[in-house]
Amino acid sequence: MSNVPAAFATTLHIRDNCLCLQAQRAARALSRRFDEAFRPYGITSGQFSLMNGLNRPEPPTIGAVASLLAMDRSTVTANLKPLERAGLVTIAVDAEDRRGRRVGLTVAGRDLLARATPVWISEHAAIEAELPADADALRAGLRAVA
Amino acid sequence: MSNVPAAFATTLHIRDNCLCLQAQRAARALSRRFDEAFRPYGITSGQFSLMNGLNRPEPPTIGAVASLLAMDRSTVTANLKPLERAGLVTIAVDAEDRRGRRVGLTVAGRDLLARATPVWISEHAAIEAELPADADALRAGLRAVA
DNA sequence: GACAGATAGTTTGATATCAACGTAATTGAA
DNA sequence: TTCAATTACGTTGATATCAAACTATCTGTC
Repeated sequence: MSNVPAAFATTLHIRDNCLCLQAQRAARALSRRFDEAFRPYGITSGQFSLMNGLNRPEPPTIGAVASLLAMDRSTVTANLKPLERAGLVTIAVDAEDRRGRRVGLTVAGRDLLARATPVWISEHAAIEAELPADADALRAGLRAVA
Repeated sequence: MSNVPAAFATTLHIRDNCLCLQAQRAARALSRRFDEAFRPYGITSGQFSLMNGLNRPEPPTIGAVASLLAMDRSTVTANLKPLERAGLVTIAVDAEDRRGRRVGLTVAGRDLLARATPVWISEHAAIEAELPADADALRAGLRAVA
């Protein structure tokens, strides 16, 4: 007789198979790693991804950025605040549709992104090199669930 | 002539290939989905994972939980607060080592976990069914990066 | 037994995340 | 042209996340 509840096998199954948990774990571990790599530049991995998403010919709207990052629009709004305060991004009302906002990088933002990009390249190459399996397959799987 | 910066190709490459970004996207999408499924039970996907991790014969320490979830110890401390306030978990000084804390489920916590588990089973089955590729391969990749 | 170093958690401060609600602007139909 | 429905964002409140600094406890060495 054991004092383990009847559903303990289920608990172990969830612990080992839950894609949500595994994705959270992977996301946290990768974030910490890139956060550390970007620390000398004063940005986090999320801020790098956000700024990279803004680096395009036409400044995107908040909604477009939210879609790109698969996050809530209100989260994008919140995440832009420290970047705007730091003078890295600009937010302007869209002249075509005054409900919308166009978000772009400032010169300082573009410069910081350019300086941080080599860090991403080397760190990401290191991670891919450590992967036992094919990184493309992992990417495809992640894209499928997102 | 275009006004696109020289590194624009790199920007697109990062956008499409960054495992950190892809993992964040997947984690956010999966979280939202399970958050929605668990909403009738008053818990989030993260709280479900945490409580599931506590459902074992010997109540684990904070550090063990942090390791299981691949999160910082201080995050575990923070995440336990709303659960403790809701009467779902208990935190007690470890008699063997008074630096440590043993975290366990209350009767109410165990009951809620039992009621929410069928939701996880059906929701997770639905997600796996939607996956074009092998879920085991995705799990293996996620485990490798975490 | 005393004490330096290591270990386990907590607290603090900043950012991240979402849902729900509210506001402003656009669109489409009558 | 009106005006109801839709769309785009912002705000609020709660939780999540981490690093850094702190406290308490334990361990090994002398």
